[in-house]
Amino acid sequence: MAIEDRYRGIVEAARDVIARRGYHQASTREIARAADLSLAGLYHYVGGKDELLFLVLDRALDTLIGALDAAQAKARTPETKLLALIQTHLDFGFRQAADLKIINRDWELLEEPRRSEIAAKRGEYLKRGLATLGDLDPRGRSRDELLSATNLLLGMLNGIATRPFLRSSDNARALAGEVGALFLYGFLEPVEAHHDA
Amino acid sequence: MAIEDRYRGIVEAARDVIARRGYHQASTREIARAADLSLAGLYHYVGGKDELLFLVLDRALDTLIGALDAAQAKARTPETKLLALIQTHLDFGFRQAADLKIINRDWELLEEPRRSEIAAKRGEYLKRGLATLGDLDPRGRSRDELLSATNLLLGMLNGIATRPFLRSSDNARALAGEVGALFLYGFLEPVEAHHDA
DNA sequence: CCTCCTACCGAACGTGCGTTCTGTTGCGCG
DNA sequence: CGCGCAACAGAACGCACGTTCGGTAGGAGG
Repeated sequence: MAIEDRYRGIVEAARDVIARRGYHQASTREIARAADLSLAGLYHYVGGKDELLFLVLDRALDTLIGALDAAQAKARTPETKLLALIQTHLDFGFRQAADLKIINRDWELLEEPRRSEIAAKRGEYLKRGLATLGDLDPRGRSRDELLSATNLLLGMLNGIATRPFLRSSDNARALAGEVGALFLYGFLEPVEAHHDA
Repeated sequence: MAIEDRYRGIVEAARDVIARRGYHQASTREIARAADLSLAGLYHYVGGKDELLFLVLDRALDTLIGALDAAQAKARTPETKLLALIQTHLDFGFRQAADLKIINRDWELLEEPRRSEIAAKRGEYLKRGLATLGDLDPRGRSRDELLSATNLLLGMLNGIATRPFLRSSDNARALAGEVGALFLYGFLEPVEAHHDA
């Protein structure tokens, strides 16, 4: 059990340093220091810097996808499934800001073949968004249209999740309602008299 | 005149290399090579790497803001002003993909005081978006609400402009219409029977 | 013709990086 | 007790980077 704690500490140290400095500015020396290890000690546990980035991304995406599945499992209607996605994403952006930053900014810096593995996991998340919007679609949008709509939605979410807009978990929840309304009904919708539970 | 061409070539070389590799991976040696200069020759024109990034960002933001102003000058209604913004942004994302990538990804890596100067120019662009949405707002949204809506919109735009969604300038124009409709009327709007000129 | 000055270039300097080599300690197990 | 292996650490290696230094060619001005 202690050894898994060691690994967890290392991954968390890597996450913090990489999020703060960016992958290429984050030195293995600083990560080792943050993990309370010597540089050589760090290399006892991981094979190199690239693997550190991979471990961070892998863990973060698992957490994000797991949270999304858990939140959507309770939802009954397509609307609440969308709201669950938005809420989960924004909440993740608030609580795991470092992870989200790395997911959006640094994942392309991975070397193959780890990059493909992470790309697949990112695709999993995108697929969930696509399915959620597909269930919601009133007219028969093509797969390409749904895909750009999904990217639009995720772009919106990352746009506010990355910047310092989220100030608390409650704030994130409230914002999720606004974002959902805007996405579903548009900016011009005059009042917020929607039909919801 | 030849010397301005030299500078332009240097800035364009820096833009291409930085966009492709990312700022910290882009070496001054590679930029010099792309600009047909020796490393020391490059340093004859610019003071350092940070200044190269600044020159790229400064030029790119001037171009973007100039294009936005030109496009919005012809617009008469708030709706067409918004459409002009969306179209300009997506077109910029297609035609100056390298510039947009650097604007969104690398600007924070600038050192002070150049960082503040670029931040101000970015603020100028955001301000235009804020004003455009303010003119359009049907209910009385607060400045904070308008600001998050602006960030939502720009996040959407960057979400598709950064990824390889734009395949041609015409494609960008068509996509702009879809994005505008989605932002104004929402994802649930059943048909695209909008009232427009 | 000599003198500047601009526009460069080759080579080097110092630094920080990722990684590796060579241990050393201490604990479980026979 | 002693053997071996896991868990580290100190120091170094080699490389790539940003930057600088010392120089040179060539054209303009007197």
